[in-house]
Amino acid sequence: MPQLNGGGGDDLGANDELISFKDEGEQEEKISENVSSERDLDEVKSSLVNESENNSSSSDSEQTDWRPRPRPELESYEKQREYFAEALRRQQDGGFFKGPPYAGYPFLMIPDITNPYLSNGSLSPSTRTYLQMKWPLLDVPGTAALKDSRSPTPGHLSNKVPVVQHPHHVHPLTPLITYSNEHFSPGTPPSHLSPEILDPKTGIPRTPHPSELSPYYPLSPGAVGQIPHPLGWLVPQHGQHMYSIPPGGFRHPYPALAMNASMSSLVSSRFSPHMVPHPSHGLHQTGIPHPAIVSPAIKQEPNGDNASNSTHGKPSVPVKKEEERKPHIKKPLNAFMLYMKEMRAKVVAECTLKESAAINQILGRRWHSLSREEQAKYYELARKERQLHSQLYPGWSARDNYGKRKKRKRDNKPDSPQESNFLPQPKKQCVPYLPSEKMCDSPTSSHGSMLDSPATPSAALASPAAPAATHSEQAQPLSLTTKPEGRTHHPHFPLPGKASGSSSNSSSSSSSHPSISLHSQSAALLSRPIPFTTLPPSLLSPSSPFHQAALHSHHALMQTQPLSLVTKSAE
DNA sequence: CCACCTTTGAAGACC
DNA sequence: GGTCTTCAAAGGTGG
Repeated sequence: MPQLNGGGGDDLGANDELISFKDEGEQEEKISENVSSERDLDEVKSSLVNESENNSSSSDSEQTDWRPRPRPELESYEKQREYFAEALRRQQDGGFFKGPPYAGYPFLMIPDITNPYLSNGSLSPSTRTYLQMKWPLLDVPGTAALKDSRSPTPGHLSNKVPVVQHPHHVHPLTPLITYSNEHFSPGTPPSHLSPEILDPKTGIPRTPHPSELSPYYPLSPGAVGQIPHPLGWLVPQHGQHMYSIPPGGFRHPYPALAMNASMSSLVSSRFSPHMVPHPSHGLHQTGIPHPAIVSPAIKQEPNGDNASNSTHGKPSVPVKKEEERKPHIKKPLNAFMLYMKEMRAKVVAECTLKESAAINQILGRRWHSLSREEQAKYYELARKERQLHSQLYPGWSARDNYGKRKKRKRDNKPDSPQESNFLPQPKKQCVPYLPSEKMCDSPTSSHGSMLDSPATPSAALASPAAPAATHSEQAQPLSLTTKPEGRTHHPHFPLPGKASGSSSNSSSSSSSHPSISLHSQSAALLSRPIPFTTLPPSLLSPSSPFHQAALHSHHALMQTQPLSLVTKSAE
């Protein structure tokens, strides 16, 4: 828990997270190149895709928030967003950001009421809402960003002022918000969050507990008594459904939680609209928007066994008891999962693909196409998430969830190994969608790579940080189509939280398995970062995501040759 | 109705 | 210590 304590905010405000913001030039560069590259893609796209709404966005994927539009509910959401923006604006004017210790930190995370770890059928995907206070100098066209946020900030951060940002300027990376640990740093609860510690009902200020590092996860029943939740008032009462909606509708009881434009857009981009605390749902009885407030016991696992227990006349008491005793605490999301969660909506919106499997393939490719900074952010985010999780559920182990899912597909290996050599035979043809655009490089089609170049070559060249995504991406398709030996676990990125050095140059040796050596290694070269240890020390902070980013970069360098060998599925 | 698919990463289990 | 297995999200699909 290094960063959890560590002054809380310190850690979060640490270099790693700021790096992506420090380099304005790079940002702009990226943006511009993205725009240009995407224009080209748009042309292709527009000619191939009928989904006009996609290209209409001019695919400034880097800047526009690409929330799915056609959805009616967004209308109200947009309104809400504006409301949030306005609210925040007021607060900012009112010293909302008055000298928070971490004022320099660009991100704010809204402790979004929900607990992602307590499995709940009704739990919306976005159990957490991260707020990012975008700095004007980043990707915001300046003026607009600066207009009404002149909140006092440390001198060194004078130009980095949280601003009410127009949704359209939200960077896709906005979801890479950090945890707001620092926001609840012991002793000095940020003024802007102070309202959060007020009892919504009584208005009585609550004293944040020092350990309130994880305001985002309602504690399990057992843990509730152990660790005062910063949003304890949000913690579900037993049997209380999280989605109970007060007649009054959304009242936005937490001014402090008001989202500014970027926040809300972040939410929208990171999560599908329905995930956003919607005025019409996700409200606690107190009027608190809390989509995730749910008794952990309500649903402890996806399995249907208990699905009927509470609903049916069946004596749910004993079962319930059991559930309460052992709520299903989900695993913390890893970096990729976080990324997926965020990007899925976008991909879905831009593609006509709907199957998650296909989407995930695309996401997987895009994941590799991310710049190291971008990935690093997710790694960092995931790392913090794990830490939070561990703090919330000290006794929890991943093993606890073993057996929760009846998955046993591992045994599918024995079947028809020979045909897999050529075509994995995607169950579903995504062909029609394929040409739609880069993002929709149909995972099932090998030629999807043509269009798949999120990051233009120039990007890779221009920015050292850009991991030749293009190359890797284009090399990917085959690996996607092939269904390699079940799982090729390439030790690639050192775990952010772990000793990064452990895996350095172990990647090649790791995949020593003869049967998978070709595929694994080539695939690793293609899609996985290669440990890179010859970077400037500044970038090689063991725990720093940039260390991995560096690896990734190196990996990019390694991908200079088109590797078609990936096609071979080791079997 | 529910497992499967598909992705990467993390962690536990196993050897 | 290395490898393997399971689970995390998600939503269409097929049995």
